[in-house]
Amino acid sequence: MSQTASQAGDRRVARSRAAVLEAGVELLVEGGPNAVTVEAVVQRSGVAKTTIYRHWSSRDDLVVDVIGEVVGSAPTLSPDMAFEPALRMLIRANCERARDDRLRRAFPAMLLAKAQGQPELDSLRSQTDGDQRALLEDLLRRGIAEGRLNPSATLEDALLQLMAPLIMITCDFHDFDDDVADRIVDLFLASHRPAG
Amino acid sequence: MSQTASQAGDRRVARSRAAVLEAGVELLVEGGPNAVTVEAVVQRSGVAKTTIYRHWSSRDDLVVDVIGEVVGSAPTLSPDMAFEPALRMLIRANCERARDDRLRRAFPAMLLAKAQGQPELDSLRSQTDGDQRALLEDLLRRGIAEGRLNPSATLEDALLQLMAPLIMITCDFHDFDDDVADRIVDLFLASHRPAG
DNA sequence: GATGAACAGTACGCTACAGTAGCGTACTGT
DNA sequence: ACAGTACGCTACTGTAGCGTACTGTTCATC
Repeated sequence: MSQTASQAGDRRVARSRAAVLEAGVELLVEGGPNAVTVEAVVQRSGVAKTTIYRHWSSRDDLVVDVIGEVVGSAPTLSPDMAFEPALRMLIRANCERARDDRLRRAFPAMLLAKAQGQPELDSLRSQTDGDQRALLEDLLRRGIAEGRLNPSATLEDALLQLMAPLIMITCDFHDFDDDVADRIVDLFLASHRPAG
Repeated sequence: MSQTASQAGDRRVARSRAAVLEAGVELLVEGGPNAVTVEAVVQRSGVAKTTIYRHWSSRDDLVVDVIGEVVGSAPTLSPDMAFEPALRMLIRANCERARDDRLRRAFPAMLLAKAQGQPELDSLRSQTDGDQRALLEDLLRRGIAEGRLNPSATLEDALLQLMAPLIMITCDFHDFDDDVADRIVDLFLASHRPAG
């Protein structure tokens, strides 16, 4: 959300931005969104306050970018794989991601932002969310086409059985085994085994 | 967390506590945990600040009680019911609870508290969490004994397939149908249908 | 080498909020 | 009726944090 960019490639700009975001992420992970104060970022990053306000219009603006830095982009999958390996790979990747401490710390902040209707963060969330949903829909079709899934399987089922466990893992309510990803897929497949 | 209670039942005490907690819950729901400031509670409840500090030792102490007020107690089930109706009733009750806006708003606050290691709130959460887990274990045993569940079904499976969807609903990521509770149970039963 | 942008550092004003002290009033249980 | 205490009110201190102004320095580019 840089506001002025007259000189396209000034290495100092990139360096300042990176230092600020890195410090912001550290503070977010250590102490939650409230810990990401401008002055704490100043101290940790060594970047001056005035410089921060040259790149971000307000603290909220900065926090949005910090969380965006953590959330990053969700896993994708290559379109030429068969249904089951693709599904396993997707859930495994998402599981690994859900175990990342940085994401775990940022998650409540995102929920809060959503609940309080902060549009920037919510759009970020809903975008990656929509991406994952599209992936699942595609996978469902392929699974049904390959005869590995009962045609009655719906997107809602996939959300309940595949995405919900990932959210639970992100929330860190329980120490699941390392092979939980495969277990999630096994249970999903068992629910939707084709008749006959 | 009242500190003095020489006179067991003074109506004034109960009234003040109730007014403060009610205002606190409203503020929590409207604006998240940060909105629960002592002065906002003073304005909304009409209770004087000094009175609040007579009952709670600090703002954090108050916020813990406010969240506890929202979280309340989780659903239980009568021990004389058969497996499947009991399971359906439990999940239905938890679904209804997960749709409550008050809980939805308090949920990120609880996650935050857990992530930042606030012991009071986390113990509150882990207690209700443990209760639910014990219920599930009991239900699993009954389901297996009644021949409705494959004996290979584990508590982890139940957490992944029954609790995770409830958490997802609480997080409000998707508008599920009203009959989602039964769908959750159906999918779980389909996964663990006994062989033969 | 000169110009302008990005930068560090400091100081400052402002607001919101936590928490305390003292005093007088109104209520409660006995 | 009366002692005890819960309460409301006002005023106050102290602090954390946001955002800005100002000064001087370093860097990139022409």
